[in-house]
Amino acid sequence: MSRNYAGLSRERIILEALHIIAGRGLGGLSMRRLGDALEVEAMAIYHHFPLGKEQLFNAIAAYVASPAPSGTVPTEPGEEPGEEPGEEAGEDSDGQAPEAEEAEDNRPWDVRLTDWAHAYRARLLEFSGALSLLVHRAPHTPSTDATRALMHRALAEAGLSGDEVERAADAVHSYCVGAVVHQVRHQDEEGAPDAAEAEARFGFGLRALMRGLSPRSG
Amino acid sequence: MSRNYAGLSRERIILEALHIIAGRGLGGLSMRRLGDALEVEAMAIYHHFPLGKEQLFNAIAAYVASPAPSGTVPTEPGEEPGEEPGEEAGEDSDGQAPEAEEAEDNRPWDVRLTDWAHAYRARLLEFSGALSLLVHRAPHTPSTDATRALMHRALAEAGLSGDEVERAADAVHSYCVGAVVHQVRHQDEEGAPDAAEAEARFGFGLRALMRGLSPRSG
DNA sequence: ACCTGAACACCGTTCAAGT
DNA sequence: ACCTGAACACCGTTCAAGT
Repeated sequence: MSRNYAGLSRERIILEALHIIAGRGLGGLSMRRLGDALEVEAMAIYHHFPLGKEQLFNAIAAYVASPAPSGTVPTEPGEEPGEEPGEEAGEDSDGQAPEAEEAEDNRPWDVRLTDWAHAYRARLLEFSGALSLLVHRAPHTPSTDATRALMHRALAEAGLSGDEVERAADAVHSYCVGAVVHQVRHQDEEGAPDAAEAEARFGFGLRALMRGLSPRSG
Repeated sequence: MSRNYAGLSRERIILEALHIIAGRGLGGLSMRRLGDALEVEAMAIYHHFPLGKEQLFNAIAAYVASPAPSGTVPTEPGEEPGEEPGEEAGEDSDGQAPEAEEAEDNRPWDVRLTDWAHAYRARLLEFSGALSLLVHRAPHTPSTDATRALMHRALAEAGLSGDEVERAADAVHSYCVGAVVHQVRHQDEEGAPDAAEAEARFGFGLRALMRGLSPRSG
C-alpha cells in the first residue's frame, strides 16, 4: 500500500475542488482536504499544479468561466497543455481561432446575445461558491475567445460600430456578472426572490440594457 | 512594557486591515500581521471582534459598501453598537430610517441616480482589494437603507411602478457592481483601458441601461 | 475592560525519497 | 512520471492570566 497510482489528473482535481467548494465554501478548500477527497496525499496535487494553490485557483476560475464544449478543462497561459511533451503546440497568437465553427447561427443578433447571457449566468450560478475567484482573475481560454467573437458579431449586426461594440460588450458582460453576484449576495435573506423570480429579474434588466444599447430607432 | 493600552478600536482595526489588503491582497491579511501593524498582539483583536476573522470580514464588507457620512464604521446586525453598555439601543426594525434627511435633492431623477452610481463605483474601486468580500455578503447598514430609498424614489419618479421599481433597482445595482468587477478583473492586462476610459465605459453602459429602463417614450 | 503569552490544531509548501 | 512522508514556517483560535 505504499504505492498509489491514483490516476490523478488536472480535471479530477478541479472537479473535486469544485465539489468541496460547493459543500464547504471557498475557505473550506485546503490542499490537505482536497488530497483526502481524492484519496491521495496532499502533496500529490503539486505534481499536477506545481505552482500550488494559486495555480489551482486559476485553473478553477478558467473552468468556471468557460461554459464551452461541456466540461473541458482549459489550459492556462504559462502552462504546457499536458500530454507528452515534445513539439511545440503551435500557439498561433491570432485572435480569431478558426476552430469551433460548428454551424452558422442564423438567429437574430438579440436572440443570440440573450441566449448567451442566460447560459453564462447559469454557469456562474452553478459554481457560485467559486464566484469570488473571478473577481481578480480574467482567464483567457478558447471559450472566452469564442464569447468575445460572438458578442462582437452580434453587436456589429445590431448596428453599433467600432468603439460602441467594445463598450456595449463590456456592459453586457458586466451586467451578467453583476446580476449573479447580486443574486448570490442576497440569496439567503428573508424576502429573497426564488430561482424563477431571480431569472425573471435577470431577463428584465438584460432586455432593458439591450434596448438601451440598440441604436436610436426613432 | 507588559501593559499596553493601545487604544484599539473597531475603526482603527478595519482601517488598518484595509491598508494591508490594499498592499498585499485579501490573502495577505492575517490576524497576526494585522496585530503587528497595530502594534498589538494578534489576540487583542479578538476583544473587539470576539467572533474572529469572519466577523472582521463582515465589518470590512459593511464599511466598504457604505459610502455614507464619510468614514463611519457601521454596526453589523448581531452586535451591540459599542460604547458603554446599558440601556438597549432601541433598534427600530422599521425600514425607513427618519434620520439622514439633510436636504431635499431637487435634481431630476436620472441625475440623482447617475450621481449615486458614480459615487458607488468610486467607493468600490477605492477598496477593490476587498471586493471579493462582497460576493457572499450583503451588509445592511443605514447607508444601504438610504441607497435603497434613494433608488426607489428616483425610479418611481421616472414613472416605473411597483414591481418594475424593484427590478430596475436590482438591475442598476447589478450593473454597478459588475462593472467594477469587470474593470478590476482586467486591469493589469495588455490593452486594458486607463482610468478615464474605464469611467467613460461605465457611463456609457449606465446611460444605456437607464435609457432602456425608462418607460416607453414613443 | 483591555491586552498578553503559551498552547493546539490546522494550513501551504519544500525537499528527499520511494517505485 | 507519479506519489509518499517528514519537516518548517505560518495560520486562526482558545484559554488562563495579567493589570
